[in-house]
Amino acid sequence: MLFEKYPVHLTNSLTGRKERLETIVPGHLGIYVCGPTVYGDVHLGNVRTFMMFDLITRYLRFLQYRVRYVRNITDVGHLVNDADEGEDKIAKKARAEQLEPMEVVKHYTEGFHHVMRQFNILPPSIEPSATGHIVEQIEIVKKLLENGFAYEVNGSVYFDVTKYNKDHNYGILSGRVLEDLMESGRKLDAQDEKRNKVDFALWKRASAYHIMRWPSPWGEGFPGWHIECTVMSTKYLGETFDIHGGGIDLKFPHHECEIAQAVAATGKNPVNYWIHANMLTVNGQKMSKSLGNSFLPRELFEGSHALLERGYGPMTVRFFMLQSHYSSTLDFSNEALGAAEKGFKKLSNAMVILKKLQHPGTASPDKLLTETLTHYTEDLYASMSDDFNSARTLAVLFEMASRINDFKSGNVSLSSVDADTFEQFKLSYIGFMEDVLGLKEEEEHNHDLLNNVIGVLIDLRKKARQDRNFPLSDKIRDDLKKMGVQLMDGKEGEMSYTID
RNA sequence: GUCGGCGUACCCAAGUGGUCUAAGGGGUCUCUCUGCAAAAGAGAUAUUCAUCGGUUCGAAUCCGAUCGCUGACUCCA
Repeated sequence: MLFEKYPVHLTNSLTGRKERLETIVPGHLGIYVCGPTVYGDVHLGNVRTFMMFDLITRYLRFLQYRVRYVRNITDVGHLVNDADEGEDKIAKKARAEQLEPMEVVKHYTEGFHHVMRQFNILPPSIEPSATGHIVEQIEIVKKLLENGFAYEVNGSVYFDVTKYNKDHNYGILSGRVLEDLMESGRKLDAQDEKRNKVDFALWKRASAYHIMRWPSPWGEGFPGWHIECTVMSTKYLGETFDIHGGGIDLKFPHHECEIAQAVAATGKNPVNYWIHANMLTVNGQKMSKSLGNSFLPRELFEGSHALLERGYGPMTVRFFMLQSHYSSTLDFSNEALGAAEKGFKKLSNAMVILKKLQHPGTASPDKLLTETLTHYTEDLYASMSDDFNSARTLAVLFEMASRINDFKSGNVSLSSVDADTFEQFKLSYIGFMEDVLGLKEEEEHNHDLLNNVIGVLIDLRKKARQDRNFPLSDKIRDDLKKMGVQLMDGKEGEMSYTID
């Protein structure tokens, strides 16, 4: 198995160390990632997180792990800020737009899926929704009450953090110290039902105007913010599972609370490895809806956002994001996107060339070149197995692309390596590009009609060149270039072209 | 205030104790190929890793201080 040959080492947020990945069931791997809240469009920052976990699961599968990837849809439950006390986001949006809550949920869920497809982010194995697991959520709240880690007040149930912290460590993930949390920040106001301000809601009583509501042993209400992830992760992956991921901004309080709930309910540590993806920033500041600096994917493709000089394709953006490590912040800029576009094109062109290259069969192998080509494969695995270092992986692919171009131009003959070495090289390049990094050719305007029309122009130009009518041949090339079609003359008079 | 992260060439960015006289991409410059372009190839572009001290035989990498930026603590990917 490949995962034995190339063991993965990953940075575990729980310990702060890079650790060797050992799964609970050999060869199988369970991973849970906090999904989107579907009350609005996903922006590019959200996309980054899902793309990074797409990268991670793609690679784990490439290593032949049997992966169960669970990513939820949050369609209820996140409380908004104090000004909108107790009203949940879905319900609020629904009233504002005069829609049924589930109508809002469906609309934005479909939008989310559409965006995921555009970026070539594969769907998870299971995509459970919070509203589909109300029963399980009620069950775990009951369990927490039984175990004495929760208390009921006026139809709402809260988690007793102070009590939990007596025998456990609330702060194990985030490094928070309970005493500090108790002292700082907002004071408990008079009408607050919580015993301590650090306590969090497991179940909230629905007020009269609240649309999304379910019956429970404590009256009509809706689940608290953190409980859905605890329920859905453990339901599908077990009480202890391998990897839990999410954006770094969820580390506290969300993930910390998940751990507390799970430990309090089952007595078991729920997750072996925590992975947190870092933020996408704009001019050094976190991209977020509330800061008003977020781009929608559509605005990015169209270049219709004020901060964008022009549009960029989804694969360019994917390449751009893969060029930095998931644990680093990534700053968005037009300049970086432009550079990414060119870099991606280089890799993409090399892949097109490579797919067409045929080994002649016979060879007089060059020892050094053979070693070099063989080593690339090792480098690719080593890079990805080292904490999913896609930036390093891309660096290797760029070197491979240079070799591919050498073969194409004839600088280096294909017969200087034997057929097996070349096939391995080919498989590695294509495998890591397409299967691991998820980079495919940018959606070309591959209309037969367009291609045929260009073909006619190419024939005309060829004739003009044969007649040494260069003004005409250059005019054809320049005019096409203005429309985004770049013609390239080959050595033997063969033609190729790219369409922007 | 409490708990974190980051600072590497003109830009993006990997590297976190010796293989670093620091990968890769973009840019710029020179050359090759070419009718000319484009693409591709060859070479050049950081004696240096925010600053200052310290540990070490050895530091971009560890420790301390300083400066700058930034995240969480409130909904957030």
